[in-house]
Amino acid sequence: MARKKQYNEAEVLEKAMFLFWSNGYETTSTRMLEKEMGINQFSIYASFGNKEGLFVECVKLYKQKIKSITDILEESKNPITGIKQYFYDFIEFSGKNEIPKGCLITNTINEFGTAKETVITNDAISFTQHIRSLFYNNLKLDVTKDIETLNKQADYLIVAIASLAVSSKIFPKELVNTYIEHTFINI
Amino acid sequence: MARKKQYNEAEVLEKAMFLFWSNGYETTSTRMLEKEMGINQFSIYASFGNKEGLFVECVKLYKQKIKSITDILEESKNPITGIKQYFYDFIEFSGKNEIPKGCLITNTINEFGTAKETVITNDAISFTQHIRSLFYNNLKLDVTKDIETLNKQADYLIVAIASLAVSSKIFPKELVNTYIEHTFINI
DNA sequence: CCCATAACTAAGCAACTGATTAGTTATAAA
DNA sequence: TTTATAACTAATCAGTTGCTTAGTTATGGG
Repeated sequence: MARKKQYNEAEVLEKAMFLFWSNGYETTSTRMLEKEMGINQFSIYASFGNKEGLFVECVKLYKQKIKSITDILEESKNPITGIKQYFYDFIEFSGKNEIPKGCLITNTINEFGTAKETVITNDAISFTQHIRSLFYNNLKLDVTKDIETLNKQADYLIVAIASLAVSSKIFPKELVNTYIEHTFINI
Repeated sequence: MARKKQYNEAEVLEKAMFLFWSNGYETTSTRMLEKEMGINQFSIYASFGNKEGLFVECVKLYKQKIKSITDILEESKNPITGIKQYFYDFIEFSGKNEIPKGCLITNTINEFGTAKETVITNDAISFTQHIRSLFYNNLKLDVTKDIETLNKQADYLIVAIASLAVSSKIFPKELVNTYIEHTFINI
């Protein structure tokens, strides 16, 4: 009946995701997206509605990508070392093959702030809570810990990783490694 | 000979600083600055050259403001607790009487990234190094520590505070406190 | 009082933003 | 082949950005 799409939505979405991840939401203009995705603005709006809609899809894709790392954590039977591995894997993931970009989720929370409540930030915050629960469950593998300790340590670790996610892009790798090693001394 | 300035440069600069601190560099438009500073754009450009020039002056003012906290750290004869106090004072300072704004310096490094080298980021990074040296000197008050330990701990603490400076604005106060308490368990 | 001079106001500049439009082209069912 | 329809292109929308300019107003030494 009609013409076929000349582009693959999944492909162009991935390109958009990397652009948002590198530059943040506001800094990434629709013209930059056009160029990077290799399609006309009209096509972007036809496929994703608007800039925010495109970004929401990018965050979904990001979560999928990071799932391989969280899966390892979820399946780990090794308390603490599982979380430590997550820290290292995450840092590796955040700067793969290029300049560290931090974490798309925490970058976003940081860019918008918590005051400005949007679909984007609410989604991002709930993802952070999800990671915290994975930490909690991993820590619980050590049956000698009471609930209060588990909560305190989970709180500590989620602040540590969320903070590091943002700051890892501005510090050299050795410094980040020193930080991670020290973080797990007393857990 | 000529007309007198109708505004006080120090006063309007302080207002600009709070605006940049709350919103970041890019998000703060010259129209917002006009409104907040209560003067015409022409006057802003007459006094500070351009937007970047104004921002540089704001960062200078910020450093002056934060000096009262770093002074306490510098004068402290108490290893570790002096630094811990700095953490708490800094968090207090970053969210005084209002929504936490983080740290103007680390916010800036974060917004611009390290790749984009400007007067602003270089200045900000050297300030971070300055704080690290204050940490180092405080840790050194404990004469039993060797140089390697001092460096590792100073590295750990500078990443911790720089990270926390950014993330403190997105986490509730109790969580931040939990993080700080845990940070100093093994120092 | 006069007037050179600097401080002011408001309008405007080109470049960019997210988003839309009118017009053209390719596709596949009839 | 015809034709309805969706996918495409490029121009354009109004609004905003950092910054400048032309024109007006206040000041204080002569």
